[in-house]
Amino acid sequence: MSVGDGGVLTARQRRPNRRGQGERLREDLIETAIRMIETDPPQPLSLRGLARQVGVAATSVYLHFPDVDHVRAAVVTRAFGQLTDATTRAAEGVLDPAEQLHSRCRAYCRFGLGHPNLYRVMFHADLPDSALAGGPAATPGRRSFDNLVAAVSRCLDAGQAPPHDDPFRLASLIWTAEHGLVLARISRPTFPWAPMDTLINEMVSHLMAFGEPRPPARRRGRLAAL
Amino acid sequence: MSVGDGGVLTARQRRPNRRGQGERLREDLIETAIRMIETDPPQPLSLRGLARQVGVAATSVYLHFPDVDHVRAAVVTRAFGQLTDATTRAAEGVLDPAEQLHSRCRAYCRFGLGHPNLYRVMFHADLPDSALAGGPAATPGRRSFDNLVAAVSRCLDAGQAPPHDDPFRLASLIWTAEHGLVLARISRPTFPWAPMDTLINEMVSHLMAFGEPRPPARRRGRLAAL
DNA sequence: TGTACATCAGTGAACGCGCGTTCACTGATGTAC
DNA sequence: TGTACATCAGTGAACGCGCGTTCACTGATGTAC
Repeated sequence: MSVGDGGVLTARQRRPNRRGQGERLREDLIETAIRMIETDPPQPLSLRGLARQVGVAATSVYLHFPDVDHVRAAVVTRAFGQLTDATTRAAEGVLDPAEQLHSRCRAYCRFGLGHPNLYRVMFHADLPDSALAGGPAATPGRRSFDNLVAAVSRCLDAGQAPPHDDPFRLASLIWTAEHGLVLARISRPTFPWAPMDTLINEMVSHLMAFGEPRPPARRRGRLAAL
Repeated sequence: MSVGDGGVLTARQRRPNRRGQGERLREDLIETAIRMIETDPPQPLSLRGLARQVGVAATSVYLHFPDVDHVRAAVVTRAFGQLTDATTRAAEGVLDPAEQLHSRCRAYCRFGLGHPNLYRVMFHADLPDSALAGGPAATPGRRSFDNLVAAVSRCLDAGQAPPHDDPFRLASLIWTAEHGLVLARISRPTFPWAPMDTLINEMVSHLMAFGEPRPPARRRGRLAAL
């Protein structure tokens, strides 16, 4: 690997970025912070520890972040971007709305279980308001949730589930349930869990009431196949 | 209040316990630790901070705990005791199994939301194995969960819900769902949540499939009342 | 074509703080003789 | 009834550590003249 062309260097071999490339350090800091959080056991993510890991003086962090909390916020923002990408990819090409919803939820849980420490930080961190992009309603993860609401609505619109008076509330239920599935599994790894996909499928079908007779009464009184 | 008879003293006015009453400090430490965790914003629960709050030298903590993690473990054990008590009380005197299950779940969530920081510690803390009472299967909160399994089974046995191939798995689903409801509400307080009881009721009824026709076919094809 | 200067990307020493942990110590209170 | 002693319940000073933050500094690189 050549040196000085922006190639990845391991910590301590680092040299200053080229003029105009100062933002690369910002990237390095965020990426390294994520890696440190993912580490097991998780390191507490201190400013000094982060700088050390990146191979840079502690003070250099201040060139890009006013605060270690702002690093954390950048990490969380990026992590939610990745989560949204993962669920979106899982939905791509799945035409059946119910199947798509299942696929989305499985991807969500897979992401959480695949990045357990990161997932915890995403929801645990008390982030400074100033550090979060968007207005007051734009809490991190809101975009991901909006996608879920849309997926739920498509199921309802397609008549695959009985009508519901509030798709937003229904989506909240599904989200909190998958959230709980992920977090419980993370914090109780020795519990005799049923396979994740079994739980997700059962949870989603029951909350959506897939397979329940639909009041429009075209075909009532039968346990649907699905 | 008289002094020297074991009455509660505020920090810094503390004086040594009577001979034979050394265990009282242990109690004080646990209770104070819980109070400190409940504080908003939560204090990180350091050994020195705890000792300061109790009004005792830092070294005195070592008289009862080998480690600050063992204090945390004692806190978690106690907290799960309180949670179990709360759900048990909620179930007392409620004869209808379905209603009792709802009542239990509401109490569970009320406890979580009422002690948000403590609830997080109960499930977040990476506790030293040595600090936890009971065998390997006796993770904290297991008793509480066993009660839930029993409550679910009673509903099934009473025929209030369609038969299920694995009540344990069904209880896992309900537990993780209520767990998620609590944690999501704690970490996203500005989200436009529906009322807690609405969500719990909907979640429990759907997961249990209360109101779905029961295969035993005594009365099928009707949307039950409930 | 040379050179002075501004800018960029980062450094390094120093500070005060709270932390966990160690060690030897203290002062009150029971109890054996 | 007195007294020496053991025990109990805790203390206080000291240590080294990693932390966040400050401050003045550096060395390479582009650019205006």
